[in-house]
Amino acid sequence: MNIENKITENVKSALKQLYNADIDDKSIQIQKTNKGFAGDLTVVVFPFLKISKKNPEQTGQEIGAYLQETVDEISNFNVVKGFLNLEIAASFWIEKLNEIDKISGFGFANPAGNAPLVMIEYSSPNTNKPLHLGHIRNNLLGFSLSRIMAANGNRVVKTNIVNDRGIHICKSMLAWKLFGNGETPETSGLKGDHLVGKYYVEFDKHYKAEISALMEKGMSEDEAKKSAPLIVQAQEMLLKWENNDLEIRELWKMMNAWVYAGFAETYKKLGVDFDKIYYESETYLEGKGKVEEGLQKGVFYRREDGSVWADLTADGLDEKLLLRADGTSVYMTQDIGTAKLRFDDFPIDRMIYVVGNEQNYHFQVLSILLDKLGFAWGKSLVHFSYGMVELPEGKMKSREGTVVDADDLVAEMEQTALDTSRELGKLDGYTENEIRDTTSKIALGALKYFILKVDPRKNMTFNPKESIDFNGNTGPFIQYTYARIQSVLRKAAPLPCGEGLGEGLPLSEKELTLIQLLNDFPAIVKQAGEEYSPSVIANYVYDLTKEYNQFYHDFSILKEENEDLRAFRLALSENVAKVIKNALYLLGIEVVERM
RNA sequence: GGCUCCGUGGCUCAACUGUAUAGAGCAUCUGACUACGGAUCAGAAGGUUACAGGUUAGAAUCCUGUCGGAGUCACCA
Repeated sequence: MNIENKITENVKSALKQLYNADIDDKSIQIQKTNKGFAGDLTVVVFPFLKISKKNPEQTGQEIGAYLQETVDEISNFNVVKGFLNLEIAASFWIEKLNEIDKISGFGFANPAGNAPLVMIEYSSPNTNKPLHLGHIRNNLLGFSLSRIMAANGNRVVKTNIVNDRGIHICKSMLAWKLFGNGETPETSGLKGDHLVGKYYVEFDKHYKAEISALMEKGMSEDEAKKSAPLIVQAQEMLLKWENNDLEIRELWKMMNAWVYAGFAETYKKLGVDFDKIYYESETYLEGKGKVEEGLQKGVFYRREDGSVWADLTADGLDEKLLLRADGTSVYMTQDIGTAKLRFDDFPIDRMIYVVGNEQNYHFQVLSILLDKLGFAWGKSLVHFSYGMVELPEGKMKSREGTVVDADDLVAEMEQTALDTSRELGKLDGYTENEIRDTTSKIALGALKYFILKVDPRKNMTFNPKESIDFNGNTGPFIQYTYARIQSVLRKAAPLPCGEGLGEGLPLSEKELTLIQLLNDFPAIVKQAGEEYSPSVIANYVYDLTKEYNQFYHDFSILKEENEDLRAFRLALSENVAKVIKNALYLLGIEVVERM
């Protein structure tokens, strides 16, 4: 039993003994004692006043006295206003550290063969343009979430649904055919996804010109948009694609292959990966069967024109189209199809979709539809909905060229990290490759931490001009602290054996606070899993790091003459480093040994 | 307009299963390097948590309304 539960039990018996009354667990609140007050844990006494019929001070004193008597770990207590602050004996925390010291995977649940299988879909790019800042947030959140779910004892399957077909890719293909002169990634020196993206922009440029030309001739805007030769050709191309036209399919394969090579590079850079990739070209027809099935079950209905609809008015929503009159599928149909394939492939217990919050409504509908179609996990599917990344001027707009490209951003940050490192002379004596490797990890650490520390649900602002700080509440700050601990540990080698560290030593408040923070880690991991929020981990590891830095500056470790104390502080540092490493792992951030 | 989400010092963010003096970082100002690693630390200044009511012993947090911002309400994906 952990200390909080023990106290809760004893508060209950205190109330029974002192006031002959029972109370529900919810009314017993135990929290960490705020800074500035003596004590480690605090019991809020207000809920007990009705029972005790005494003032808060008196009630607190009586319960405190009882607890001190019955709970060995409580060494002292005080009451301030309605708060009963309990001091936990140093020996208790020291023992905790000794326990933590023995567990290398501290904070991570042991994986079990029959653990729930969680599938996480993230990334899900279109193949007509390179990844941008918004995708970065998606990828980082999805990947981190997969590690957090695994750390909570789930079996995790990371998946990606690539939107590789549709009018958008036809636009790029057409523009390449018309204006490309056979340009390839090799001849142009462009990364494949950037090359294809270039022609997507090219299409748009010429298309716009055609529209304004038509409008000058007196055509309405709507009409011009529909009848511009380029869009007509693109639609013809899509039709040919759907009819398996050999030439179009070959072109499509070639250009998609360029894009995949480009994406692979970006994914590798970001450190994210997938266990199973689905392609929409292979799944988009799947949903029709399910819709037919739903039609037979009477879950859906067919209109006179032949289109198929779901009536969700009973659920407080509207009617939703599932198949067009011509029998072709829409977005929703495809998602149903993909769900079917996935369910055939894996015994999914829980499905998590990492998709932006502009699709909140879509997933609300999808959840209901899947449930109606009999998917066990339909109702409980999680739409991990995250906010948009905005620029100081507002939204990113591709038309205005304000989209922050993922590859550019990473490259810029790597350059900044490299420059900073050179300036500080930190990596002198390292080879060029080692320096690039390390500064790359620092740059990625900065980017990942910057994005993951924000509550996923909220929109966030990214200022590209100021780029990202390497000081303060940042990834590099945490990586730096880790690297410095490693340096201390190297110098202290050989490290003392960990048995019975710190026993009987007069430890300071800071040291005890650190142990308490370490002790919190498993609960933090659990919370992050329950709330689907990597930011919980990020904010925790920052607190821990900041606390350690203060400790580090207040005490000398290697120069400490009391050998037991020295050994204790080394062990404490070692465990802080361990937890930092484990926490950063959950965020997908690598530690560096030297920076 | 309907529905959903958001509004915290100059800026970026915490705290949102109610609870003590609303925490950090950046920027500004003042200090600390013969360094167990200064990508650090200590300190100052900066807030009636958009506004108005309500519930409560107690509200940034819950409820109602107002204002402001974002998203969505496609036979697009």
